[in-house]
This record gives sequence, structure tokens and C-alpha cells, in this order.
Amino acid sequence: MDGSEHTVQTRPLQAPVNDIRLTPTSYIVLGFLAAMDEATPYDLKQAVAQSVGNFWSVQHAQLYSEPERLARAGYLVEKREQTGRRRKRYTLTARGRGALRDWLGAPVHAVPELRDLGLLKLFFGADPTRLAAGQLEAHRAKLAEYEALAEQEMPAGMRRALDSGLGHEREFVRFWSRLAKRG
Amino acid sequence: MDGSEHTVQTRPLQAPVNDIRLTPTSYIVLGFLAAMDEATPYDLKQAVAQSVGNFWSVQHAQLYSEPERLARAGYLVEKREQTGRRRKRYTLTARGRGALRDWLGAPVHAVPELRDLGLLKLFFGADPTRLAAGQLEAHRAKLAEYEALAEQEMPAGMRRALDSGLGHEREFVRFWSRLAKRG
DNA sequence: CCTATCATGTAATCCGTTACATGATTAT
DNA sequence: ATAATCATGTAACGGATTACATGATAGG
Repeated sequence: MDGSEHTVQTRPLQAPVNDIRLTPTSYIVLGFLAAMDEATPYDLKQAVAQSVGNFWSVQHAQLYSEPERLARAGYLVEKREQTGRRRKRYTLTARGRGALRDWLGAPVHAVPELRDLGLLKLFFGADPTRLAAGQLEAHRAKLAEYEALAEQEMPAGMRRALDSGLGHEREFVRFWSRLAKRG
Repeated sequence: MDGSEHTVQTRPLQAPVNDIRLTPTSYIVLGFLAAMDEATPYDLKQAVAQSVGNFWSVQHAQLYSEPERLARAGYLVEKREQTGRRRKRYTLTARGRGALRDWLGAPVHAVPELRDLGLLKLFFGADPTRLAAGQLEAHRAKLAEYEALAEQEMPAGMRRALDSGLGHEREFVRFWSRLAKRG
């Protein structure tokens, strides 16, 4: 028995804006702002596209809405330019910096799902040889791109992520090569 | 050619329900229904969880809403049991079967994104050694799970997908092992 | 000049997740 | 019997994608 008859949680319709859920997208924004100190959504878009976007892309529209959301919740401050285009520029607050630090320090106990369309088709019985043709080409191209990227200098974290990407692309090439030959 | 000069597409607010976008989730439903002939959302949930869910999971709520959506659009027929629980049972229509066949036959030119939370943290400067500890454990467990699964018999498509999963988990273990030792 | 393309943003839609519920079964 | 778990579904919310727009800039 529950003394209170109201087991139903009646939350305020307008959840307090300072208590939002932080998603990977949130941390991508926080992470870049920590490195760039100040940025417009377009700056973020550029930064993401050239680096982390290789394994975790973000649509540009989200790089407009997400900073707004983070700013409303106190993780960023937004200042609007008064001249010309009146663009929005964002910077981290102490809260934002803290949230990023906490997240970076927390262990990850989950393993990611591959979510590979090619594998999904394989699973449902698609012809392996036919599939392998397209996939091999695509993965070889991606691998080449990574190998070129790897020539350049880059921050340690990005290098590590890139190394992992190289490993997985090589694995993909191995896998689809095998299928291409003997189904 | 369409004689209409109106380049501006004024679509009806209520998009025709027979013209929906098919997502990977849609094909997962179609794919299982092709194999199972007839199924309830719960059947689908079970089937997904034990197989494809290992690399492409689907929330159970979606296995209720997605078949409804597909049925409205003519890819499935829904019949409600008249007895007892009045569960909904779905079967493929010719349209559904055709859509699945087309999808399976179409090449995939995109490569998937890893979207690995561990990599994301690495990218943003998390401590590699600390991260590696948790990740190694998780990936070793997943690898063991796959190796056990691999002992069993299974359809050819699932076997191929599993092989790929094994390769990637081994790659993860290699990668994080290396980081665990010498950052 | 004209027109692509880049830059910058808003609005609408929708899929996917999370939360909420309740009816059957099984175990204790 | 009662609690726990499985089975079965609906509702609400929100993040992400897609579509829509317009202002600047550079190339021809």
C-alpha cells in the first residue's frame, strides 16, 4: 500500500531549463568550445566536419540548436554580434567546463553497435558478392582518406581516434575482400 | 513529364500514407516478417534481440509503432486476434516483399560511422589508460559472447554478420590493449 | 553583371527513446 | 496468495533530420 494515493509523478510541464540531458552532441559542442575558446555555429560545423565528423557526424542545423539549448541551461554563454551579420558566438561557462571534465573522466562500459547497412543486408540474405563490390570500393576509399589524413600532424586525441578508424577500415576491407572472393 | 507548371511542391498536409520513408528499422521489420511469415510485435522483439540486435538494436516500442506505420502504407497487413489478448499479427504484402527485395538488391555506397563513445572521449582528450581499462573489459566480454554464439548453427546471413562482428571486436580488443599498455 | 557556392540561420517533421500502464504467468 | 517477471501495449517528449530561406562572396 502506498499512503500517498498519488503514485503518478506530476512533473511541471516546463522542465527547468537548467536540467537538460546531455547527449554526445552536447559533448561535441562542449569539447570543441573548450579547445576553441569561442566559436560560432559555423565554426563548429567546420571543426566537426574536418575531424570528429569522420566517425561521429553532426548535422549543421544541430550546431545551431544545440548551443542554444546548452546556453539556456547555463553550460555556455551566448553573445550576439552587434555588427554586420549579428552572428551568435558561444563560450564555455564554468558549468560547461565542469560537465565536460566529468564526462571525460567517466568510464565507458558499453560497446557501440556497428549499425552497418551492408551488414544489415547481409544479415537478411543479400547476395554477398554483389554487396561486397560496392562496400569494398567504399571502404578502400575511406581507408585511403584516413591514411592521407594520418600523414598530417594533429592533437594526440585525434591521432588515437584516427588510429582506431584505420584499424576498423582495414578490418572492413579484409572482411569484404574475403566475401568478394568466396562468398 | 508532368504537365503541371507548378514547380513549387504544395504537398497535402496529410502526406499520403502510402508514401512513407523506409528506415533501417522498417527493413528490419520487413526482413523478419519475410522469414517468419507472420508475427506479433513481441515475436519481432524476441527475434531482434537474439540476432540482429547485436549490431542494430531496436527498442520494443518501435516494434509496435513501426509495423503500424508499415501497415498503413500497405507494406503489411494487420489482423487483430479476436480471442483473449487480441494481439496484433502482421504479415507481408506483395508490396512489402517487393520493397525488401529491392532494398536487398541495392548496393551500399556509404560506410558506417563508428559512433563509439570511447573514441569520442579519446578524441577530446580523455586519459587513454583509464578509458582503456573499462573498454577492454567490455569488448572482451562482447567478444566472448560472440565466440559462444558462433558455436551454434545459424542462417548464412547471420553467420556472415557475426563474422564481421567478431573481426571488429578483435580489433577493438587490439586497439584498447595497446592503449592500456603504452598510452 | 550574373550565378554558383559559401555562410548562416529558422521551421517543420518525424523517428526513436523514455515513461507509463496493465494483463498474464511463473515462482516462492 | 503474493511477488516477481514476462508479455503487450500506448502516450509523451525530444533530439535529429530535412526542408526552407536569405545574405555574402567569389568566379566567369
